[in-house]
Amino acid sequence: MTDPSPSTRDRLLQAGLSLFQEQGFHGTSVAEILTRAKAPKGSLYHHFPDGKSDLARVACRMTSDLMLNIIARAYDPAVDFAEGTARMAEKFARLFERDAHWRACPVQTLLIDGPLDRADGAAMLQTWIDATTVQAERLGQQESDRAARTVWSVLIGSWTLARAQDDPAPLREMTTLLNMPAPTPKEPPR
Amino acid sequence: MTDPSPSTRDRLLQAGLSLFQEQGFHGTSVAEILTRAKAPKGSLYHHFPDGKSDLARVACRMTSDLMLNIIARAYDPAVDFAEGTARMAEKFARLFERDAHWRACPVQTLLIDGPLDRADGAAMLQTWIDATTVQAERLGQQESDRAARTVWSVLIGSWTLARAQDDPAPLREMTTLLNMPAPTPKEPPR
DNA sequence: GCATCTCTGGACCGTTCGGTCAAGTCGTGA
DNA sequence: TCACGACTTGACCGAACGGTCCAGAGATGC
Repeated sequence: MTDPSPSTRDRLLQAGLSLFQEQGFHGTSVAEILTRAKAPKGSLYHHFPDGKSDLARVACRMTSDLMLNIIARAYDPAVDFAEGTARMAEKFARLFERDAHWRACPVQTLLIDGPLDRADGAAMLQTWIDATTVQAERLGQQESDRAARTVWSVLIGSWTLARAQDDPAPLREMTTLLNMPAPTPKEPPR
Repeated sequence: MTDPSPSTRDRLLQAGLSLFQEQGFHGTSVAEILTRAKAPKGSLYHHFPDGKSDLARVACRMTSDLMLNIIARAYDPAVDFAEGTARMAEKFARLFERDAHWRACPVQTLLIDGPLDRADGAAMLQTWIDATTVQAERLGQQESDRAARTVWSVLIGSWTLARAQDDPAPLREMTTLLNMPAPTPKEPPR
């Protein structure tokens, strides 16, 4: 559990995750995963008895946890919802820049081509929206639910554009795009 | 060309298009396409010599033409950019409701899992953004380019959310979301 | 030393895949 | 009536697929 070098299981997960995001679930073969992970076939079916879809399910859960983590780290130190959202957009932009593998938005991978059925993928996305709603409420955002859905709508769209253009700019533009109908407007009304 | 009943070629295109949008390119087998189109294998390879990817490329072009058509029909009669955008959102919401097949946003199908490489998919998307930019300019929208990109960003995100929730509401909410920094505000100044 | 258990390694399997092909049908013009 | 081109039909193919299986390596406890 506390391995110094990444275990075979971890390498498989990492390889699968990146390939699914690059090529989609059905577009990725087991052989490709094994090659990238430098692992033999038997190991995959030892750690993930149900094979490719099993591995993909675990990878989805990891992604979801990462998302929830990002949400928390973005909004926790913020003083209002707009600031937290800006932080989150920046985090995603960095993520996009850092990892060549981090290409497709996980939401899309899940929903279009994933091993989960549509309902499961949708439920996972809803988890993220809910976490964002809670933060919006905490920070005194009006219509917290709608605000959270808006953030994710724009985030997903911006990510797609970023991927298409191979440039994180759309993610950074999110902040100016969302001149939110916020209770704490940027230009003080008084 | 002016067939009364849909030709085999048309049936193949229609079947392929809907399946690709439902399941992605790699998630759809040739056999499925043939079953839905009620066509034998040879016909497919007669009309589309390069097979599945050939059919998918033609289907992509069809989709792109449809998009450009929708953009034109939405913005042409509009008096300002915001009105045209609202029209377009409504058109997409209707499209989403009408066809059970129209599930995945074509952009995503193209970019994630398509037969086109990323650059080609991106170029197609850029075509739509450009067409929207032209309309924005025509309608006196400030920062027409950024406005057009914003519209598509939000449109793609809303579509994804709509698909996840199996409900066109997010597409309809676009209008309120985009309280655009518009030169022609929504409440008529006169 | 030995039994045991976890994990690795890769040969092997049946199925399904995308694609080919030759035979056949049909409509049309000479 | 016949020849011809456009299109249909489904049997067939090799390759690649996801998955199974078991022999063995390596660590651990006794």
